[in-house]
Amino acid sequence: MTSGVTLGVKKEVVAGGLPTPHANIEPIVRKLRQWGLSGIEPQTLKRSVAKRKFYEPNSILDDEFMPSSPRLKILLSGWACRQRLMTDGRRMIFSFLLPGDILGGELKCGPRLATVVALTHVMTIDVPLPPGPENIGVSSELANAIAVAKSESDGLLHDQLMRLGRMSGTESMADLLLELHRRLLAVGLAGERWFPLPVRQDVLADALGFSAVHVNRTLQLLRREKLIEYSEGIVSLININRLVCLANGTLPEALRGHVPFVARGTA
Amino acid sequence: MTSGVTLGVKKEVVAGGLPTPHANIEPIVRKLRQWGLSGIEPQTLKRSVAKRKFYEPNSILDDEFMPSSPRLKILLSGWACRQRLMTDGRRMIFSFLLPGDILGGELKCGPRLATVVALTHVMTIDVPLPPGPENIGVSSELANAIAVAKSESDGLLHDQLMRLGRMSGTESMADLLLELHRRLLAVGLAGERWFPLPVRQDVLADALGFSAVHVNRTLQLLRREKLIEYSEGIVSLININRLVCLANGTLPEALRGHVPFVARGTA
DNA sequence: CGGGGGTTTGACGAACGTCAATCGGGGTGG
DNA sequence: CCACCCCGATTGACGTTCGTCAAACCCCCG
Repeated sequence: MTSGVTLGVKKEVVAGGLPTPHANIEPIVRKLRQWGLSGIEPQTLKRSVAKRKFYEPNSILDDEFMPSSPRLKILLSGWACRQRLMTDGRRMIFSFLLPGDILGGELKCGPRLATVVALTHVMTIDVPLPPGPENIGVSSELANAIAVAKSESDGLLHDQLMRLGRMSGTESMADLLLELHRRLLAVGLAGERWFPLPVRQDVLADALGFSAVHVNRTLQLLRREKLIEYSEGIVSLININRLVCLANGTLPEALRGHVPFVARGTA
Repeated sequence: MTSGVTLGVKKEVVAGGLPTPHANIEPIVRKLRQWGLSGIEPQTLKRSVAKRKFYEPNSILDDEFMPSSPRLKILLSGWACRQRLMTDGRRMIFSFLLPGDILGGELKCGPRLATVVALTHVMTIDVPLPPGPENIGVSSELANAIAVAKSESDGLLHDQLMRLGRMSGTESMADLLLELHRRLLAVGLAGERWFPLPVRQDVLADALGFSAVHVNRTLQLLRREKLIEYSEGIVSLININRLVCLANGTLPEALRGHVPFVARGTA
């Protein structure tokens, strides 16, 4: 733990009944300002932050169905995910939701829905949108920001499809780690060469389409190859260049699991 | 071939230089009318249909970058797909685009883009949207229709993620076939128990994350189990109930590939 | 000292990819 | 009409990847 970032660490518990603000939210608020909330919502935002909500790990964030006043739910701290369960218990994580991400726009229709679930302790705010006609048009700057965010989210979904459909296990893992690093770096929650990974390996498994055991082996392969380090919930990217090549499928040498026999001890 | 539907059949060729309208577009136009084009664009739609465009298989449908006038591109006949290529040639098909689907809203940013490619001969129309401020607000009915279509498309993407991430090969195949049947049935291009499948098996492979060989074996497993029939580009759903159960992961018996030894001849 | 949750490891089998040969139908030139 | 060819579907053989089961391990905590 190298900085003040304590995002989702285990000891980060609700104090008694009043949860402690468990993260540095300044970078996120700054990101929101950049969006277009600047010219339109100066202290509305501050008031929203004052009324922020807290969620326990594994709690569902879909608590309001189409509220009367148009509003924007934003993840301020902690990790969440969009997921769906199959009847036999299998879980698929569609995407990770990181601080600064927008939580709106879920489709909650019928049995083929997507649920937003907290993976760590989570803090959110509700920013009421100006009551324009059809909730758009008043602050076109903001509407544009929402559209951009939505489009980025779509791009991430497509990246996820590439991983699941056409990448090998190591490639998928490398790509996902790079995505998380990039997104966390963008909101000031990661360093140039490391980022916090506050989820268990079976959560990564449900995001990558692996089994938990295979997540473990894949991570160890990346460690053995000196591409990453991983301990205490912190991932260090030792060789980002090779990681990027690996994720692109353009690595000269193929990484081999199951080291045949030798190369285990001093030899 | 039991009806007038000739969607994407091989003999369906461009005549000389003037392509022949190669499908019955009435159901699609009717679907468009239901959307809200009824109250707003009575003969604008007809004029658009008159100026319809044709594309060869494997041609790219992304021919205009953010046109000045807001417009809606709609697939009238034929199959297309959204896809992305990796540098080494691997292809992933994100989604199939069937008659009646909207082609807009692609993200064409940087290297992580999605391309729309024709899989068969394709016919499209461009419906100019009323020039409202920010291209919305004028026909909120139509804007709503677009939003609904977008949300359905998102749901399909999530179904695709379930297939790739958490379903077995047979489950994925059954689920995809059911999705295609349902969507084609909705626009009148399929029967209650059959639908046209005018793509090669390697195209299915790129959509399911399989190899072409494995697509073949999976299809044969479904045929051997008397769940479907498949020939001449037509899929017949013999036992829809069991197919649905299979896609849900709630099948009592597990389908076995690689029939051990017996059960090949008369026994 | 015991216990529980999460990680790591090993062993084994099933699912899936790759390579390569074969088949089958439609088109084409002789 | 027939030999030839090309493309796509099919099949077999074989190796790799990945899931499953189960045990060991590790750390923190009571």
